[in-house]
Amino acid sequence: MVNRYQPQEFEKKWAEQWKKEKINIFNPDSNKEKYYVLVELPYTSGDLHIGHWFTFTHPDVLSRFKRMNGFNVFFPMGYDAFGLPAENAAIKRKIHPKDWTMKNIETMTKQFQQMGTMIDWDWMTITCLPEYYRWNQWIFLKMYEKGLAFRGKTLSNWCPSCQTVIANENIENGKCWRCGETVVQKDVEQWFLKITDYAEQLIWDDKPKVDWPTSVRTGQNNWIGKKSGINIDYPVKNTEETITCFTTAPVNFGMTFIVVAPEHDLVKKIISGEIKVDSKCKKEIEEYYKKAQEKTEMDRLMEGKKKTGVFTGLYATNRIAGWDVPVWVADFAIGNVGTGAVQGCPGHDYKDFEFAKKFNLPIIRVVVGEDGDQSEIKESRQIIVKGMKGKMVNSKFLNGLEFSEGLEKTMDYAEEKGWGKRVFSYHIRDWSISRQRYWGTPVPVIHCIDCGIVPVPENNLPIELPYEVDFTPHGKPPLATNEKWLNVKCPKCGKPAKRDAETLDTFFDSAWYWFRYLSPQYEKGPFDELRASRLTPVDVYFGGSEHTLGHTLYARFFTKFFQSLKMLNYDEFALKRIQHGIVLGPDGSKMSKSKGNVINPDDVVIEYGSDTARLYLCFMMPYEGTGAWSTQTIAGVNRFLGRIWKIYQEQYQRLNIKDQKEDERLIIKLKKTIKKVTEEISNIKMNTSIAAMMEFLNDFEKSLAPNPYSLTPEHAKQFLQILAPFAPFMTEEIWRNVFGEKESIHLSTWPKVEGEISFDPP
RNA sequence: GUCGGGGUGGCGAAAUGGUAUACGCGCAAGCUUGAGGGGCUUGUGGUCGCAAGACUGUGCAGGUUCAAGUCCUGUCCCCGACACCA
Repeated sequence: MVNRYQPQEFEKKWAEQWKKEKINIFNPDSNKEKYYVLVELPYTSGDLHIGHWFTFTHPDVLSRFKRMNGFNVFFPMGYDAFGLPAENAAIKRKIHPKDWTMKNIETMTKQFQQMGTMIDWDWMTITCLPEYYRWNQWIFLKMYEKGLAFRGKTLSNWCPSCQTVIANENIENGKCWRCGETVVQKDVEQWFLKITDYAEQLIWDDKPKVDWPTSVRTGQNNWIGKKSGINIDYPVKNTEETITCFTTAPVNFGMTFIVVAPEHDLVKKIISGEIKVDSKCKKEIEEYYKKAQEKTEMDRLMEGKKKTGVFTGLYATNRIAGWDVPVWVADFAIGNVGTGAVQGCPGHDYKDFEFAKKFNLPIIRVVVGEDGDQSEIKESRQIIVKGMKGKMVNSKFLNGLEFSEGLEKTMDYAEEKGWGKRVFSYHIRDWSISRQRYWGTPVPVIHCIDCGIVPVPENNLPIELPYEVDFTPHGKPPLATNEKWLNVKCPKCGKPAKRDAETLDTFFDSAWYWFRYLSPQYEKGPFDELRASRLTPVDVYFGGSEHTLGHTLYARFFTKFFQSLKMLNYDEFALKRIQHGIVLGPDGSKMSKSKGNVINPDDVVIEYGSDTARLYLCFMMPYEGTGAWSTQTIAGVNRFLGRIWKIYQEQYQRLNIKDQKEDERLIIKLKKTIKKVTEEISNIKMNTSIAAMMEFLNDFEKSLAPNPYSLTPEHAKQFLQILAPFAPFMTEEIWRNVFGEKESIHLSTWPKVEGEISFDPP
């Protein structure tokens, strides 16, 4: 009688035993080749859900596989522990954010350990502890020293619910990425990082030296938004003024007006009276300006694409085409996009067309080639000009050229004449890092009335976050409520001064954490540079696609900054990036408590055990995929493990039988399977690895009917080994208790298949 | 609108240009069992046929090739990101 597969009987036992045997201890000084597997550090929300298991299982399988292949695998773990949710939860439940966070870390760690990962928890790094954030402060000061951290007053994205500024990258559809509140514009003085200085370096070229998905590379490039174009100057008649318009496509022969944003200098000068305009126009402009000021950027968008605007009474000269155009103020032009002024070419641009239509401005469509042959127009959209006054010009200037060629020629011509200057424009803006909240890294500067901004001397770090503050939101930064902490002496002149009461964006924390993993207790710098030179870059970085424009971009920025400080000798921190999808609820929609479709890993472990959960998460879909949890498929995967269990219990408990002949075909099949699984795990295709093993099991079972010893124990052990990264508990149980091995299967050597496998088993 | 990724059985999904649908789920029939929502065996793209088999088949329309799910051109649809960006 063979006992059934009951993982609950041995999974706990092995977790304990592995701890005792220290099989998962990472040795940084090993002379084996390094392999660094990194997963984005989870936020300390407190509840570990099945998504975490999904995210971590594939990397764990890869790590175990690499270890069995002789690599010194570093698979560390940490927590992203600062941030608003902790503070909000604390306000709601009247617990201190620190206590809330530390308690969550404890629970989550316990749950994580059930997964049976090979993570060595001794390297755990927690971002809210002074030994970590002290180095945030150190990095900040270095950036300040290099002019990369600066204080600026600008119109910023403000979340009224979080009472803090947030970065562009963290706005989703005009809403705060964390709380979902509509973001408004507010003039705030705050700290920025000059990521724009690194814009060029952050652009991906066509054949990058690291293996990152195209979606990330093009996404980041679009976000950086480098565009080649020209700033063309338009002298405003009867004034000393010039309006400069940026354009990537100077269709000046179709240009019939100019629009300036309400924030444009020209508008300010008109209102101040510096530029004289018709009094009726002036009045309208003043009103329009006032209205625009009341609107947030979001309001402007919300009002849809309804074009509004007022005429200034001024005209500017379009020197390229040789005519004058009226100048309008309209809020579809945005102050900080381009030059804040748009040249209106309604025959070629849909927004310009709408505007021209509404205010009855002429619409000219430029055509190239013979007599306005429409078929020659390649670059522009078709626009209906029916019923509008307008015309088509067959541009002498562009005649006989491809449209894009003609635009190039226009730019050269304008530049030659001194009417414009070729420039590159970028979409990326400087990264706002100030947060008017409590639970974050204090900005290490002191504000002195006499000396201004004084950086905290390096040996005074860390500036510890005080425990006692009033962190309920009331418009004033919470840190400013602790007077004792706030008031200090100026390090320069010794007079009374105040600390900066803001904290750093948590994306700052996560922009370099994988370096800290290398030496979490290191005292001489943010990380041990010698160790970094040996153990980094990261070989594979696993994470979510939501970090394409935020986290991974910042992380690349910081890496390049460290390189500039000569702390590193490379500029891309991860050789490969893989982004996971989402495990949906059994009903096919996103898991949420309110829908009641949440799969709790603890329940799955009770029902099927960790191995089945791991195997299922690897088998259900590719890592990049998004799909629903299936209670039926997981049962099928459980059956697969049960069948293996049964065979090994039945066949290999009695090892004394000789005179049996191995099944040649099965051995070839085994070799093929080993080869396939080896390749598939290397490519992080866990679903097809498992499929290959299932195929083998089918053949194995069939072969047993005529020949109960179709595989020798040696070969049977090989199959167990290739299954081990997926099902670490069951394979260990069989390895040791059926085959009587003394050392863990996870420290055994991955079976090698030499040469070609010629024979095709039927 | 722009940019990225995709459309393959009832479902999740496989296929270095070379037998399309591996593997799993589901379903059907049979066996096992005191019983079974358990275990095992077989079958399972569609149409026609008792059958052997024939035809057809990877969103749609063309093309390249001895050979196309895969390469090329056009087109439709879905998902994701960005977006009054000039």
